[in-house]
Amino acid sequence: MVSINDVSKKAGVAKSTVSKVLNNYPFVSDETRKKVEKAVKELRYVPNSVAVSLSKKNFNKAALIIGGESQFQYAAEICLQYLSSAFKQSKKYNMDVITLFSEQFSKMLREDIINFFRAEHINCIILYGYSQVNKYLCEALNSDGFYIVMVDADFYSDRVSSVSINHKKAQYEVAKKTIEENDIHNIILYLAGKKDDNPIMLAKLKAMEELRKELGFQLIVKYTNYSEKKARELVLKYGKDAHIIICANDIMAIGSVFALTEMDIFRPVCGFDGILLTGYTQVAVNTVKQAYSEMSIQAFHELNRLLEGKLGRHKEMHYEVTTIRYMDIIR
Amino acid sequence: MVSINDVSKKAGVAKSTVSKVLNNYPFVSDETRKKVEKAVKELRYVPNSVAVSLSKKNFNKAALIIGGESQFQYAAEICLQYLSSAFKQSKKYNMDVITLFSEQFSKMLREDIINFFRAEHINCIILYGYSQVNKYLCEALNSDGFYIVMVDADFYSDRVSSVSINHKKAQYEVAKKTIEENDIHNIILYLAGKKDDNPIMLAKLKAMEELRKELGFQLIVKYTNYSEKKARELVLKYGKDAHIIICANDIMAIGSVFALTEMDIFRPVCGFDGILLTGYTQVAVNTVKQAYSEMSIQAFHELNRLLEGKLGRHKEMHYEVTTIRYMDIIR
DNA sequence: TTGTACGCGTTATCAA
DNA sequence: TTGATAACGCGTACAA
Repeated sequence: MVSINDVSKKAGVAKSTVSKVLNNYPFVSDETRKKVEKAVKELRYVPNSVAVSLSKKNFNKAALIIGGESQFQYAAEICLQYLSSAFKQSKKYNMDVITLFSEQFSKMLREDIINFFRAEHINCIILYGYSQVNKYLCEALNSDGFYIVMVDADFYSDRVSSVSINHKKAQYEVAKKTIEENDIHNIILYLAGKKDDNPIMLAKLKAMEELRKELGFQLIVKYTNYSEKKARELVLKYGKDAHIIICANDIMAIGSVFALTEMDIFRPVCGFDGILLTGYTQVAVNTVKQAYSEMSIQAFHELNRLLEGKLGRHKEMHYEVTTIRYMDIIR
Repeated sequence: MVSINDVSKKAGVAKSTVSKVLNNYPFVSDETRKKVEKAVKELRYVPNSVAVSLSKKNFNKAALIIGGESQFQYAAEICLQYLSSAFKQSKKYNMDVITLFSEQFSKMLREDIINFFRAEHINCIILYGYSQVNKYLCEALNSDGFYIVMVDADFYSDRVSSVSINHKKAQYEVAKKTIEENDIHNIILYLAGKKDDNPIMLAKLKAMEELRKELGFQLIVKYTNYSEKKARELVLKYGKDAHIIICANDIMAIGSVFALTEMDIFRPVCGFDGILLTGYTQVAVNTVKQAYSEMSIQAFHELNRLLEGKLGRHKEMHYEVTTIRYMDIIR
């Protein structure tokens, strides 16, 4: 391994001088700079990042935590978009990252979780899919001195930022579009997520409530735990009496479409998230397409703001109300 | 940050003694050991991995390279299984990893690629989906002194190991099962991958050829670049005249099923890989289920063998011929 | 059995 | 403008 010593020898200068050239210090003569650059090039020298970290006392390490059940088909697609962006950003910001899945914490207590992060020397967290993350993990994260960015949440404090779309607005728009595209809409079945105080779920519900007041239909709300199977069962049971089915995410929309197919009836269905899997229903489904890659990029940006000492904030991302069709998504 | 010095002070011993206790050296008295352990516990001391790496001159860094077009739905599922296992293993073996997608190298030349790895100080490579990786990348990897494990390939040399199932045997079995489940099978359409010298593709083709000799049907082979769209087109064109459609991977099987649905005819279809997406065709599809997580685990095992100085080898993994149904895969 | 001293590759301070 | 030297946190040969 070629080190800074080799370079300094070859260039005939002190290693501290080499370091200065490499780190763009001022007050280096053009002549020495050139000598050093030549040696660097010839030896193909690249600084050892481990030594740099130690010297700079730069021990930042971020955990990318994926919430929810990543092993399921629909989640994989979103995860991978989050992650592939995140990996690129981690290089850009020269930050060590490890990737974790929130399932791994499901059997751990608060204390265990804190110790785990301490043992890994993690001081930064990017939490993808906050609503899916378990309670103990959230507690642990809030307790200690982490810098946290939550993706798909809308909450901030001194050392916590968040990144998400405006769920309420998006839910309103995609539902309205779906309703307006169809004439009959006296009864609307809305498949919500888990019945708890999750702010995102509440925001979407509020959007539906506003829409109901505005357009005057009958709104039937059912909770599903974001389960495809549960959505399927609910549609088999209540789908016939509804004119439109609106779902809080795409996977429930998919379950709904297949249930309708099985019942041999048609109802317009709309989803939320914009995953490609929706195309495999072979039915055009309205949905809200989120820019997952860009959200991940933004998350790193926010993390670096926090590390620079700036206070946490919420960043709203753009989205697109669109329709997914099988023929558009295959290649 | 609490360092080894803090521990040594608190325990009233030299820091080298602390190090010895932590690294399980012999010849440490029970008394000092206990003193040290107490201090470690009270201070919640955890060794700084950066300093450890520097001190041990342990600069191993592995690149996990995902071949193929990861942004597509079907690939995401496989990728994520590979990766989630890999991340766990990387912690177990205490190895730094970065995750890359082979697309990123598509516009780089051999020299650029080598420089890239050098700049990242990467000396180990785990290559997922070798057949999908571009030529320049393979050349670059072979040229330099990397330790390489290829997942889903069957090739080894001194510093290269590989991990895969027996593709030929698996293709033979799943095809035979599908054929035997159905009476009429005079004409069989086989959708192969890309027409090149990819060994896996050839192995599968050979399996089909053997089966043809054994059972005596007419085998029509078409090449698809593993494209769902292309499979769809081929089935629209040739599907009517075939009695069974056998595909070299699941995504082509999916394209085939939807094409058949559109033509309003039924033909048994079998795939390969065992991805859940297949369930969304709403048709029971025979396929070969691969243990992606375990393959990733094995890959790390092989990598460590190489790092220990052992020679490369091929490791055959198990698989399962199975049927995927929608109701089994949803939750 | 324990402690001293040095090296790992780099950056930063300060004297020259 | 440059160079010597002390950190950074840890492991380890070698001396005690």
